[in-house]
Amino acid sequence: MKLKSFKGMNCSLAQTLNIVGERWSLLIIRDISFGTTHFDEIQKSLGVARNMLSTRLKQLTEAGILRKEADDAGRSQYKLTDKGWDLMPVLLSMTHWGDKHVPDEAGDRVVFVDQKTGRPIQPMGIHDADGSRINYYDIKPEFGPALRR
Amino acid sequence: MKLKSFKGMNCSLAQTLNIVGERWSLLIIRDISFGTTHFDEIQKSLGVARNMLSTRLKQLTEAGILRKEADDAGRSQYKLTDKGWDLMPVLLSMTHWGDKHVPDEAGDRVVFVDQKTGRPIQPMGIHDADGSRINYYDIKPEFGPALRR
DNA sequence: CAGTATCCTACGTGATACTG
DNA sequence: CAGTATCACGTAGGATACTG
Repeated sequence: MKLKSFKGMNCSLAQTLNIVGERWSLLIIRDISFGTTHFDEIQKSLGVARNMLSTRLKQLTEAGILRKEADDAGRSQYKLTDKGWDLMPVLLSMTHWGDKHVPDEAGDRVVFVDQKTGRPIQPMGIHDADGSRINYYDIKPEFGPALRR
Repeated sequence: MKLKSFKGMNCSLAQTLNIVGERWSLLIIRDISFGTTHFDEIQKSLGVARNMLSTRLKQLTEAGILRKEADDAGRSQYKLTDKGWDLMPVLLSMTHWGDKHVPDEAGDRVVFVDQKTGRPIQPMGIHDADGSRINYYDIKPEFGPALRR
């Protein structure tokens, strides 16, 4: 009676959830994207159990999202691969949603800014082929070849 | 030895995960956004256990993401609230990531298109305050008031 | 059709001690 | 510091039957 894997679901969302859908995965990825790259650092930062962290790091490395390497001092550290950095839109979308819908009375928590200008980036949103921002009710799903049989 | 809640974490990402981080939640939300709004429809579509679906629907409704109402025939159905629709960027980001990194040999699965033009939307990405697309290495996090103490 | 009600299991998670 | 090794636990998740 194993957990049902989403692998057979032929749905990109399910595939993604299958890889980064565990409770801690995205938080670990966020920490590493912030430069918290050592085991103990991450462990303290998140308060996650050591064995869980170990398991997740291994799994994410196998999935090609993280890369394990030695830092200048010879200590192990984890870095995001390009595949891992590609998750930034996911992290940012969730962060923006939390900012808006589960705010802190004290104000913003983390703001992502453009390094050049220092101005905050736009909240994550949908853009049409020309780059104009559009609304969720302006789009519709269409089934591609993989779903037409 | 309960599961550690992310509530105290003062992190928007954790807050979001606390609400939609369960394995099935985002898949249920996607189904409903596609117009699969009845209990049995969702259940068959996802193959999720009925009691799990029941629990999740209740939880998401309480969280203000879903709204339960009767359709024209008097049957119960679930709809996304505005708060729920605000999760579209999350769903789309994950879907696009899956498209790219866990592709199907048969080609695309679901493509989201602009209703007006029929052209696919842009893959979800980061945009600066002017609306220009920028890269993940062009941004940096800054700590807001809620984290400065 | 839209759930509830049971019963069951294994996985995700946690605490802590230990090792090179 | 970077894990591994145990041991324990609860809950998410699953199968199925039942009800209005």
